[in-house]
Amino acid sequence: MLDPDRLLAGLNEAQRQAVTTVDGPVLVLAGPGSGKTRVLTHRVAYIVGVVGVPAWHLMAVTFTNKAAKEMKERLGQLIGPAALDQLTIGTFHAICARLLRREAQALPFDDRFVIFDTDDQVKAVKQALADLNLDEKTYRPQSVLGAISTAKNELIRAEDYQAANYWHEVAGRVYRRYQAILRANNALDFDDLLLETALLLKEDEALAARYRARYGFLMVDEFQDTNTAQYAMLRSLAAAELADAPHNLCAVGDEDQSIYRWRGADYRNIMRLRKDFPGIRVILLEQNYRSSQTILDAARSVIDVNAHRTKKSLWSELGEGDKITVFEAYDEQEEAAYVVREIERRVGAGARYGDCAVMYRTNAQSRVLEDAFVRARIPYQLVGGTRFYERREVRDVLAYLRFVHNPRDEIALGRIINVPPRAIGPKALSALAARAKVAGLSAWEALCDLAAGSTPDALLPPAAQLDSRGRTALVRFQQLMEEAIVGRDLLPVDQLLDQVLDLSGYARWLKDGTEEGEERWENVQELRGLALEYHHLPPQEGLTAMLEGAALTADTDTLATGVADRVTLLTLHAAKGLEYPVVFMPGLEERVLPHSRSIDDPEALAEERRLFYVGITRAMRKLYLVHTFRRTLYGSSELADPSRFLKDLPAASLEQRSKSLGQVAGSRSAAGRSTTTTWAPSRPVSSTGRPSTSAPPAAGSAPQTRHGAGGPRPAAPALAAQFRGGDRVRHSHFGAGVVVSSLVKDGDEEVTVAFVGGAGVKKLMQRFAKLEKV
DNA sequence: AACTAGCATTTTTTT
DNA sequence: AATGCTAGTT
Repeated sequence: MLDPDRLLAGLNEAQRQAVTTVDGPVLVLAGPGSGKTRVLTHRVAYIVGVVGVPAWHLMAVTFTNKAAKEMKERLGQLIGPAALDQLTIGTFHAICARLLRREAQALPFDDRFVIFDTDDQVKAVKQALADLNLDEKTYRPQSVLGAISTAKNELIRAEDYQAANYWHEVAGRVYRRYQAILRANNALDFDDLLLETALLLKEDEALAARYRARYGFLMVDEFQDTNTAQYAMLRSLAAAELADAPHNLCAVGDEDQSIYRWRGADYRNIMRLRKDFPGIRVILLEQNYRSSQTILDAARSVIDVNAHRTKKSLWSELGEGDKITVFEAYDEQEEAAYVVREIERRVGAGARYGDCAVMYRTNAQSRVLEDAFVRARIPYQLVGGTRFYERREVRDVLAYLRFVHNPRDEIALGRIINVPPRAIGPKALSALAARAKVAGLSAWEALCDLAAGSTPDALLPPAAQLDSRGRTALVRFQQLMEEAIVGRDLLPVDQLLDQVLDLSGYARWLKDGTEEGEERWENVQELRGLALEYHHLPPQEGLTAMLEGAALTADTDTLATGVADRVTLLTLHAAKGLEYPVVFMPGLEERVLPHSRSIDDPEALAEERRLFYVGITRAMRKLYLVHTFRRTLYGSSELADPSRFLKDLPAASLEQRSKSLGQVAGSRSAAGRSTTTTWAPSRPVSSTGRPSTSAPPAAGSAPQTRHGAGGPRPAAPALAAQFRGGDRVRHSHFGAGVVVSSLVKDGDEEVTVAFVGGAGVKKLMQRFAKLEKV
């Protein structure tokens, strides 16, 4: 038993309410940094340790493995390892997978089902399209998959799929075919895990009653990220329909941090919850324990633009704090250099690398940053990026294991049958497929049949006949896999992996002596290291557990916090739930944040804003918002507009760190790159449109001009007239009297201009000409 | 069957 | 920019 006073000590009133209100449903609206995880863990501890409910009655659901892990760690300290072991804590997907395996006898797949990831899904859709003779250009696998996923998230089965138009009518056909392929492969995709669980609980009342009896207390983290399927599942478990049920559901969430709309999340589930559980207690957590008031003010004025939300007023006792720095760099290289410079400066002043994080919209942005960190020898850790489990060699090896585990997995088979090259080409494969079809066998069964030689070729249609070379190659493959499958029931996973690598020749093939081969082999070794963790389990179980872990684990989960003193580089999505004293957000430009794909959809745009909000609220003490003048996107470099979100920041919270025009910027390279500036609209502008004398392209100078694209040289007065208040001008100083500037007009053209004055004009112009060639 | 070059396409976020 | 895909070559 826990001492309630000690448990509740240090919690504020609202938190205390959230922890101790254990009879009936509770909705906790928790602003960023308001101690949400603390509330969740203490609530569990309270229910178990103070109320005295057996731990196995509790289920705590999270979205990420990371969150689940963190909760476990914190709970271990509160309630001890014994009680912790009895709790059900995990991600939606993991909990569903476990439930479905247990209840598989009631379902159209068996408990050895595999989980198809995105790549497998694409392959299955392509297969479905091929089966239906559909063109991949008109019905792009990604799009069709998107439609299928949306349907599944809305709990719509293939047979219930309603088509709104012809394209969707076809998509529906693909959906049905795709589902048939999954069934044949004994596979479920991510969405199936949720859909099957939700529908099972909805349709099998006896089963649902069983689970309700088992899990009397439900806790859900990040509730705003639930989709329809997840919501339905929770609704069944919490017995929304049964008036006399205890409804001990505790949902914790924040609609302002809903950033997974694209995968079906619907923050309106918060409203739904209030409707479905009329007596629900709503508790607001508004005190922030993380950030300075300046940061909170900025966050608030950004998020208040979004409509349809419960406005929260975040406040903090941590004081005003530093201003937010907004900086405009020339391009992404300079942006990265700036981040590096500031980090070095802060570290020089006593900060730790580990205090700093760089948060960006897309993983693609990490490269330039990484380069800069490497060059500056700043230790960093990258979260996400090319995910470990997505590397080709890792997927190949996993495919071998998957196939050994479940020979019906034809996606895995397709992946490995000719890797390493075994002279099994398209011809042999189509013949094999034909043989399977004729005999009504799976591909693997057809292979076995072929190896046994029980069906004479003469009896088969021509498409299914094999020449001796193809036959030999296929039979050889069948034999080696047969041998590997024998090992499945005898060897622990790590040894099974060794055996498969050896038998298949994959290890030998991969180690081809090149540097790349070496790197890939290292990844395989890392996978082997993971397999070792399942060594203690009985062979079958170990293999299942390992494959499930591989399917349901993202690299974000491997984020080592506080392990080493390193700067963390991560996407805004990955940053949710984290906090750092110093946060940099680069790429605050239109088409990056908000992302180009969200710009013309108001709902998507609102989500981009929430993403920005999430980024801001990660910062404890210092926030840097960085944008560039020019950015390379999708391979082409274009002028960038500052993100519209920057306009919503309160001026009083900001500190502009771009040099004003006329100041000499430290040019650090031959290219003369330095800072950019914004002409304040308030700057006096003469009636001709020319800036007044205080403005630089100025006084007594004889402007020499040059258009970026080699266009005509406007005459000096004409050019000067092009400068207007509000124009963004970037400039560098190369020496006495010469200012090289870049000027944007109408946001679509960068004009490079040289203003020359004073002595040594000729010499300087030569130098300028040379620079222009670079 | 395996390899190559040239082509096109495509780029968000994650379980 | 980087990747995947197709078609053509060895």
